[in-house]
Amino acid sequence: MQQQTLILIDGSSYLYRAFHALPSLNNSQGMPTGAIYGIISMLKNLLRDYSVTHAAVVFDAKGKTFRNDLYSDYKANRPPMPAELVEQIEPVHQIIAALGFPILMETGVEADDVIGTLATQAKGMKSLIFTSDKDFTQLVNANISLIDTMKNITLDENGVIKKFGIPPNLIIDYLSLIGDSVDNIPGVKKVGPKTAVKWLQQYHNLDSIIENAEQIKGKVGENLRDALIHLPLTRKLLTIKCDVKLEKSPAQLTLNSPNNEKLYQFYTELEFKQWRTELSKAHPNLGQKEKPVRQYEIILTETAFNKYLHQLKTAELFAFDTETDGLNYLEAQLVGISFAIQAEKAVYIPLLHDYLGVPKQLNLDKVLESLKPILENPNQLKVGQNLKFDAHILANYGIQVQGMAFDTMLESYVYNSIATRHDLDSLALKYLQVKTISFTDVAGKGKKQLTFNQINLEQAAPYAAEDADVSLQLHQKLWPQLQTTKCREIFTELEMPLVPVLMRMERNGVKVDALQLNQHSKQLAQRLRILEQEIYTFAGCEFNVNSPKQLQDVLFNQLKLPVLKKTPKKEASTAVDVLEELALSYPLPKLILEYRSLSKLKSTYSDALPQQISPKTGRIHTSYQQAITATGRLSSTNPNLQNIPIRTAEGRKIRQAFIAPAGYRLLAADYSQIELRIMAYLSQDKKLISAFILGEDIHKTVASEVFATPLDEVTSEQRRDAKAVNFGLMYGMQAFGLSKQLGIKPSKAQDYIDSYFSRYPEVKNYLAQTRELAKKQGYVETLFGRRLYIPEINSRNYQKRQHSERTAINMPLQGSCADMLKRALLKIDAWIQKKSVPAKIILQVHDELVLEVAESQLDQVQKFVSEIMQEAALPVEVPVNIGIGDNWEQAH
DNA sequence: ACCCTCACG
DNA sequence: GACGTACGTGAGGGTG
Repeated sequence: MQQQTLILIDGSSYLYRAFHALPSLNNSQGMPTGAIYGIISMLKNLLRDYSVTHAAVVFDAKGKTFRNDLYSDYKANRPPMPAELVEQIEPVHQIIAALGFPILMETGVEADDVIGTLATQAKGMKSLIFTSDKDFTQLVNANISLIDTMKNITLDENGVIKKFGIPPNLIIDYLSLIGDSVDNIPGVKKVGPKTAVKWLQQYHNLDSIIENAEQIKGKVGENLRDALIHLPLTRKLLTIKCDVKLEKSPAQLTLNSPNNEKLYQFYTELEFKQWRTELSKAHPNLGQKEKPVRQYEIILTETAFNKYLHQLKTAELFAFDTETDGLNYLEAQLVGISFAIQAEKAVYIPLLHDYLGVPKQLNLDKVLESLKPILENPNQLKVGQNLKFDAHILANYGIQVQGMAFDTMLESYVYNSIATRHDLDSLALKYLQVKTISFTDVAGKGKKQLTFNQINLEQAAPYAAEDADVSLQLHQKLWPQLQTTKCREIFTELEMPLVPVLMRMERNGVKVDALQLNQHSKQLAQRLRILEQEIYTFAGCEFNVNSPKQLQDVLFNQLKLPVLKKTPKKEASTAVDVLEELALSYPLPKLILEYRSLSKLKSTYSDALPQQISPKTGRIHTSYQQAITATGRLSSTNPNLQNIPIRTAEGRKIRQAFIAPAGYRLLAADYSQIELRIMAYLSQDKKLISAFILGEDIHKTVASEVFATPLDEVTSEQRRDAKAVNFGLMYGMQAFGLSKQLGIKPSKAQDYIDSYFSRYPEVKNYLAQTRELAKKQGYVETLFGRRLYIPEINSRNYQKRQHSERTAINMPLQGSCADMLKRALLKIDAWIQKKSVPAKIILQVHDELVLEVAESQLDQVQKFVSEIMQEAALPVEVPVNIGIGDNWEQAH
């Protein structure tokens, strides 16, 4: 019979090494997972490489050990375990147990002693000790070897002699002479490995060295004699105790079979995706948790429909999803609709599939007529994925959906805005471990993509029914996760009520003067042609000015201009700041800049916007994305109406094309210096707050402070610089960035920043505290409790950590502002609806709202909007600027 | 599909 | 000593 092997793993030493040696990992919830990954990875390899029968993973238990009793300063200079590592200990234990390893922790002794005891007790077995701690070398004998997996070294008796120059039985003596500074154990001063071995070879052991201490010459001899008092204690401390009373004998330390269910759960939670995939390949049933068979039904007959209608009427909560022939919410036609009242059960009601050979479907108008009272019943709660879209579609058919209570996209977004994208397929995979049928699976992709009406019912129904079903299941999974007060408030009081408001804004759209834009486009085209010729002249060749690559060749290869900045791909950059600097010494860059900016205006705005005018309404209808940004802001797409030009005269011509219809005017209301005011509030900086209360020009005031200049002597350059400091701070900018921005030396930029912080010390404190808080809890919050997880805040990668710190500083400012705007939107919309005010909210641009207001009601609306916006910003006090005009530019 | 650039707050 | 250096977005054009 082959001799059995006992495998003993020094868990604590591996945990520390994994923690320090590996790059920091976090899951999307911000939980550190690097050490867990490291140690589990080692154990998995061990299982793969050895046929393990008997094993134990040994950890140090909490609290003091007998060594502390022997020597009170034992390990006295060890720093406490980092919090990031502490967090990982409990999961490590559980996963190791799930892998099947017995875990041992003995109070009063160290892991070393437990391992030593087991290894010596294991008579008739070979022992392999997995460790990286050289102290274990003392245990090595014919039956005990050490393995350091990280360095891939095995140490047996001969190995010890080879490595240390002495046999294992002298290792304790050897270590005693050297001492251990990490554990605060004194040896003999100035004695290292070389001297220790020399003495041991000469005198054979420590006792004999002690006996002959008088003979040893020189300073080390003196040191040895000084050490004589403590050497016995040192030896005792370094000796691994091999007679610990343990509950289990080596023979009882059999490996258990792995608990794959638990492992699967852990891998999912910790986001060790590869291991999870591995596991589910080997055990296909894992994570599926004996799912009930899905029951999806296609409803084609009136009998079936009536039967389902009856169920739907009495449902307090159900999920639904519309299928359409397109994504344009104003143009798209309803093709079918699906419902789910309980998980795993859903129906699809096809209505307008029109491929050849489609079965007879129910009449769309009749079906909608029956569904209307249900969909419009505010007491029947609706669940859905991106309900705004479905509500738009149904609104096209005269149904005003009420009771939209749970949008799963928003549940996921509020729960964790950055853990995943918030589309249904991603959510199902992340939160339900379900791979859904994707739209491209049934419709194909690219040019040959079908619209939903062309898709076979056999394929369409499972897809559509699944969407309703999965959305319902997601709600059941996510809603319980949202029950912390603040999260639930953000969700139920802010995000969900906002859905119909945004929907109305989108449907309102904005009137745009296409003719004006077309004319502008023609003017731009003409100027671009002229500029192009000038550029060719200076360049000495013709090329596509819009191609950064070609431009780069012209500027830096042909004309040999200096390369001032590289792109992330290490190419020579031709970005604005570079060209601006080059323009100081060369004529061409200035022309390029002008060309670029005009070309941008033409292609992105003058040409593109008129094409986006809806033939149905004659207006432009953007889409507000509610679950995109990390911070809580909205974003705007198709087209983006949040980046309409304003900074240049030529750009403002685009804004002038955003107009009010006859009898109406545009009212633009924006918060004044909102983010700085939020920072003043959050930091409670007295000077900053008082400057705002006194209504001072904040940049000028800061300039006066930073440059120690009387307020009325502040120059416009000083004000500009102070403005850059103000904004830079909110983004966590450093001296380097500020110096670039202002074209000054970094040392000077540092002076500005230092001066700012000395004048506004509470701001400095606040910024530092925010960083600390983020590091401690792994997330930051807005004033209203919206949360952003920052998983890389404790990364050992400097850049990632720095970036995370900047995010941590910026999010509470940007996000609080976003919350305020959302609060204002809700209140203004509620008022307009309730009082049937002849006004429409048409745009939201981060700190600004634009309304279209009947001329007769301007005064009233202006007053109300201003009041509401101020109220919505509380506890931060912030003035609201309001402008009125025939076009958006004028309203500013 | 990705990069670069640039429009906005 | 090297590396990077200001947050959050969306869109258009070029390139492979």
